Amino acid sequence: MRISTKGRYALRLMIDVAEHDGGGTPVSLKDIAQRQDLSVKYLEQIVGILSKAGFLHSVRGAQGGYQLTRPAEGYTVGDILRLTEGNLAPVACLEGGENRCGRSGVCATLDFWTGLYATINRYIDRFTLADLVAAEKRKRNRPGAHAARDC
Amino acid sequence: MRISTKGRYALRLMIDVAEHDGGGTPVSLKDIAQRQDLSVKYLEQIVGILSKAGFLHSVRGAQGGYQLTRPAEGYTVGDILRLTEGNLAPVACLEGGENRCGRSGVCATLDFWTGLYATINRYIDRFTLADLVAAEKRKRNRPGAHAARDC
DNA sequence: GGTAATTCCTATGATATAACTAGGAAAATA
DNA sequence: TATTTTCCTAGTTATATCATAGGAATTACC
Repeated sequence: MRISTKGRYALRLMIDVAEHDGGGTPVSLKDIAQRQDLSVKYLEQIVGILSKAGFLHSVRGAQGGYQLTRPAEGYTVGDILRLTEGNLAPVACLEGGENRCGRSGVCATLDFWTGLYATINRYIDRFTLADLVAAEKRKRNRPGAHAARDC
Repeated sequence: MRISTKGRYALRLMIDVAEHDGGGTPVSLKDIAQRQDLSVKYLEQIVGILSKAGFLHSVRGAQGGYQLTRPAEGYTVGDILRLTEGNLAPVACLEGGENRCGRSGVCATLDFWTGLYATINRYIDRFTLADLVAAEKRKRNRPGAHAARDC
């Protein structure tokens, strides 16, 4: 029951882009990697998912990088997590498709899992990228603050 | 972000014991495994966790098996899942102990994860084993019902 | 008392997933 | 043309999941 590094790093990456894309110049992975203490190579994979899905606009070549395609309020945390984590269903049979449980009509726990899934989605969609950026700024402005790396 | 078979099978196992422990005779793993279509050997490991934690009382020897130690209303689903899944914290830094993030005072996403964790725990503690047993019975009594195996 | 049934304990293996690393092509800038 | 950067995909390593396996200990029943 863990969010993987993909989802966690994606969130940090998006926050970083949102914070540093002020003047309209794209934010490079090199800079993000440095600030977040993550490898460029791993971030490349994650950012690929985000830009393919239209969450980020990429600028190739020297001085290139990434920019948000919408204002930070336009992304819920759920959007980002569902995209990068694949699916947040706590059990496979909720995913639909091939994993759908054929006998779901009689499964004693199905309703319970369905409710858990809905509860999680409802929670993560209550927060937007802008909320996280605001939290970042609020916390950073406290005396003695250092960047957090683990979450 | 998945509940493992340990947690899911533990729930099914507990439901099975709750349903078949009517006359005070213990329910054997062999019977449970047959009804749930799971291997005795794998269930042994799961039931070991449950009985070591005092969730089940075990009776050794021939005609032995397992019994609930409290009425089904006395177990929340959260109790069972937290025990068997280890920890439902969506990120490691929420666990406390060694995984605690030393710089949590400035982590932009920590509050978000904390809230998610709390939301999940609140949900899974709203249901008891008795609720699941009731759901099982309700669904089984519908015409054309078969036992569900995947959840 | 012997035998079968059952729990208990621990080791082993197989498979999948997570978490990266690596190499190089393509594009744009200066 | 050299440098910076994104883009693409393959490979590697570590860890966790999902079991299977073997055998010892315990008890009921005949």
